[in-house]
Amino acid sequence: MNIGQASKATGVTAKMIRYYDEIDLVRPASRTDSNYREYDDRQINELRFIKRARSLGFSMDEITQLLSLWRDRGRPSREVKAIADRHVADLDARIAEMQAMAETLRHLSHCCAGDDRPDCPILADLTEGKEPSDPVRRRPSFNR
Amino acid sequence: MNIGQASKATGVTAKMIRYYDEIDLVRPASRTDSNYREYDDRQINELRFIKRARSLGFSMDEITQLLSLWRDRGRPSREVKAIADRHVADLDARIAEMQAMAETLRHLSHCCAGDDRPDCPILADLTEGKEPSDPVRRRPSFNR
DNA sequence: CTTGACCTTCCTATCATGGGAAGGTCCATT
DNA sequence: AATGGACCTTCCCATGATAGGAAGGTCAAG
Repeated sequence: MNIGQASKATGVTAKMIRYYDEIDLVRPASRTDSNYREYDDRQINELRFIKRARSLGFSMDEITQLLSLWRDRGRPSREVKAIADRHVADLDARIAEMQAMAETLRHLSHCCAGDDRPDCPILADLTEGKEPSDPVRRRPSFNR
Repeated sequence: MNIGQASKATGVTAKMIRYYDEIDLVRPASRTDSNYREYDDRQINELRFIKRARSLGFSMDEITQLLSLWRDRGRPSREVKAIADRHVADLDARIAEMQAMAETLRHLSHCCAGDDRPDCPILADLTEGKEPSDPVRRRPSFNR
């Protein structure tokens, strides 16, 4: 299986498959004489694994750990669970943060006439340099 | 007021103040003879405005729009409200996405013994290349 | 006049992702 | 066998908001 077929089989773009190779996350099973990457079932499954993990919001770093546990037949499920639980806590924290933002804005928007006049509680709020509860902080690997 | 004082007054790092200058978001009121940036109350308020807007999760793009409305005394509050409402919808969508991830993981984790044995429903789920409901997609400007 | 704290510009990196160029390879159809 | 198109390779560049650091100029207090 070359990279195009692997891409079709997993839904991971060829670009990303090359990237995973580059960062040593998933290396091709071999190279053909003409230097084409060759993937077999093992790698295909790993790519699917990554795709699914990514869709659950795991960071690349967490995925690296998960993948190494997945490869280790003797892993203790405790370790996997720990990663997942940490990730859930992380998600929950970010959800709460965004909910707070949304609530604040809903309130401000509710108080805004939304007509032709310039008076606007939303701008008023932004203008009073109130300190936000916390500086906004988001995880490195959860971008884009 | 030079950049260091502006930074102290607003909580925005000098680095970022220079960046906002560079991208024409907030330019210094003037430059001293020795080329130091000088800020006055106007810019200080704008920097506070940006900080607060950022803490509410607005993208730089939205902030650009909000700032231009804020500068426009005759703006219709309708436009401000529209931006805020769009942003709230956006937040809600991302919240829902993350909640779905968290729910899925909570379920899987709940089913995982978390002991010394290797069997793990979390890894099992990642292994079955189930397609995720939607490819994960996040907004450009909401990074880090 | 020196020292240290500040300012300036310029360059580098992040991280996952994609776009594109230049050039090699494979296969099916003339 | 030659051609053409679809594929592969590597390499470079960009993103967005943010930070780190180097090299050099400026200011104010001692």
